[in-house]
Amino acid sequence: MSEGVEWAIHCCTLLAVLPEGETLPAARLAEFHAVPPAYLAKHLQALARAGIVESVSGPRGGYRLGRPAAAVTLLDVVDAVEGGEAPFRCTEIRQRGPASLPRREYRGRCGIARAMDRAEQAWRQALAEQTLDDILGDLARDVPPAAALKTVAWFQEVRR
Amino acid sequence: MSEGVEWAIHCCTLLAVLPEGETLPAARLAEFHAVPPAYLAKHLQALARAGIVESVSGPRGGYRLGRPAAAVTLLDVVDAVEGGEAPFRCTEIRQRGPASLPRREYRGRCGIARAMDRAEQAWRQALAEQTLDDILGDLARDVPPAAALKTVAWFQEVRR
DNA sequence: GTCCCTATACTCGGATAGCAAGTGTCCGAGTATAGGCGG
DNA sequence: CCGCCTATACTCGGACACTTGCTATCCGAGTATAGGGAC
Repeated sequence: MSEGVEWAIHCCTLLAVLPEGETLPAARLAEFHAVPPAYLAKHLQALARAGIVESVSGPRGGYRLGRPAAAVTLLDVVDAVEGGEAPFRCTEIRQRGPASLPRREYRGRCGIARAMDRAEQAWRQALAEQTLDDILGDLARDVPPAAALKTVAWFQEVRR
Repeated sequence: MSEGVEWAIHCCTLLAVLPEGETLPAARLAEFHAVPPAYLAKHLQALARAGIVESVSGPRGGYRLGRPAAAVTLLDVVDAVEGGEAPFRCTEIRQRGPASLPRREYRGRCGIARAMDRAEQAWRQALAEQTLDDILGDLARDVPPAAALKTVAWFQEVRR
C-alpha cells in the first residue's frame, strides 16, 4: 500500500480540527508532517478529486475538508489515494491451459476470487466503519496535551 | 497485491487433488495454468520455504502439498508469497515536524495505525477462515464436469 | 474618505524525471532413475 | 536371473536482466489580495 495513505489520513485529521472557514496550503501541511511538499500535493489533489477536501486558490488559499468529519470514512481516503482498485484481481487462469473449456462454460465467479473478495469486503467494511470523527476522538484521548498546544501555536504562527 | 498469489492458490488446489504420494513439477503446473514456468517456480519456492508444499528433486520429482488441505489456509499462502509484511506501515510521522515532542512522550500506538490494523486483522481473519479444503468444496460444486475430466486426462498424459 | 483598478504574489493542477520493487529469465547443484555390467 | 554400479537426465534452487508503477520534483494557469490612484 502506498505511503501516501498515511500522509493523507494525517492531513485530513489536521484539516478536521481547523477553525471553520480556514484553509491550510499544501506546503504547510507538508511542513507540519515533515514530508516532501511536492509529492504530498499529488495526494492532496487525489483527495480533492474525490471531494474529500476542497481546494481554494490564491493568497490565503489552501485546502479544507469538503464535508463534515463524521461523513468521511477511512475507506473514502484509502480509495481516493489508491485509486479504488481491488488488491486481488482474478485473471481467470482457470479458463486457460490444456484443461480449459470455451468461455461460455464458466458460469459463476471463480471460487478463489470469491474467497479473496470476501476477505477484501471484510477489510473495506472495517475501514468504512471508521470515520474521521472517530479518529479525532482517539486522538483527543491519546495525543499528549503538550503536542496539542504546540500544534495550536504553530497554526497561529503560520496563519498570521 | 502480487499476481503470484492467484497462481499460488490455483497451484495448491491442483496439488491438493493429486493422488497420494504423487508430485507435479513446476513446469507442468505452469503449463496447466498457462503462466511463465520460470516465474511460477519462484513463487513455488516461497511456498516450499513456508512448508505449504514439499519439493522432491530428481526424475519423477516435483511438488506436493506439505500438509493436509484442511490445514492450509488462504492466509498461509498469501503470507508465503507476499512475505507477510503488513500492507499499511505506520512511519510515525506524528513524531516529526514542528509540533512534535521527544520520542518518549508518545505512549501507545498511533490511533490511525490502530484503525488500519483493525481492518487488516479483519482481512487476515477472513483469509484464515478459508482452508484449501473449503476451496476444493467450492470447486467440486462449480467446476464444469467436462473440465474435471479434461484435467484428469491431462494428468494421465503428463504422468506417463 | 471611499471606491475602483491594477499589479502582485501566492495557490493549486498537471506534466515531467528517478528509483525501487515486482516481473520474467537463465543456468548450476543435487538426486532418483534407468540401463548396463558383472557375478 | 539377480544385484550393483555408473551415466543420465530431470528436478529444484538461487543468481541475473527488464519493466511497470510508486516516489519525487518542477513549472505554468488561475485567483484573491493589497496597494495605489482617482473621484
